[in-house]
Amino acid sequence: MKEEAAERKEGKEELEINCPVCGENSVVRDYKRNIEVCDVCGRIVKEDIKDRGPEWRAFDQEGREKKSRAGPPSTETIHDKGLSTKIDYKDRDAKGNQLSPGKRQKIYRLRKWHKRGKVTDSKDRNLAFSLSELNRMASQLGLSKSVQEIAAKIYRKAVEEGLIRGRSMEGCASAALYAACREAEVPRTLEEVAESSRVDKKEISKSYRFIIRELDIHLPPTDPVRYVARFASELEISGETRVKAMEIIRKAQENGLTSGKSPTGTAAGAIYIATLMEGERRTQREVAESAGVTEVTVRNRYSEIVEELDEDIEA
DNA sequence: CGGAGTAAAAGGCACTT
DNA sequence: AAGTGACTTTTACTCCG
Repeated sequence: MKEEAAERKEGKEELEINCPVCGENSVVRDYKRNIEVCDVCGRIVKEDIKDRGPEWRAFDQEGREKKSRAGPPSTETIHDKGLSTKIDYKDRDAKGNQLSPGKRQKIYRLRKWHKRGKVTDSKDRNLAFSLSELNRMASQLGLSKSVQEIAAKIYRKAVEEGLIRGRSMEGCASAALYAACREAEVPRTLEEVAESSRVDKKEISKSYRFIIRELDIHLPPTDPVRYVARFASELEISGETRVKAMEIIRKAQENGLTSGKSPTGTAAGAIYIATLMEGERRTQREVAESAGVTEVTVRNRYSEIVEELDEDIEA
């Protein structure tokens, strides 16, 4: 337990406020190889690669099973926060010695009932279900544990405040995850979240709005720069071009071209321009598709930016 | 085909009753 | 909770090289 917490803490380095492109504040946010984002004025803001765990993939579908097997895969996002006493699986005593077979039997029984005792009331069951759902979605979206943690925290809070009454648990779980992505600046669009959820977009956004309002969570609009890495990698675009795209976005922001516009659209437009400038051309169609917007939107952002900044962005 | 552009429909958001 | 209005994005289509 204790080691876990310490480990997590150390894997998570410094998440001071953003430095779009080699801005100022070092934003080294590196969770144990899993997700690496923007370093000390250095290079690209790179995003997570899929969670490499065959563990949870294995038990996707069975929605109710997992209550009875609360052990291995999730470290901390467990309904009781993993804070309740837990009898671990190592079959060792406090000094780390192997237990005798007889003792093991005993411990086994203890574990069994211990677990059973934990998930009794409905609140906990609610949490257990939702958190495993959260887990499922998060890994499907290639999100790091830490995002999942945040999502779990939000969800838990929502439960405490009784905000999910009369609302679908899955919708709220999805909403919490979406919020967590934004909080962690590892954005996923509502569509993307919706795809991994069993609930539709509308439901999620309703729950989302409700939850953030009630919990008084204030999330600034997503920074388009945060999308660059992901979209660009889908388009197989070089690092230089990515950096270029981020610069363009920053300039566009300085000139007030981005407020009120969808961040994905802005990112798409900037990426398109960057590919032209760096001779790595992609069609509007391709860019639009990777960003999940239409070509028209790409064009609009593109022409807006070019018009306003054209000679400003050479070199 | 890729790009530029446009009008009209649709969607999302902030405010209002 | 539905209505309104300003605004962005999408849909669907045309025209150009």
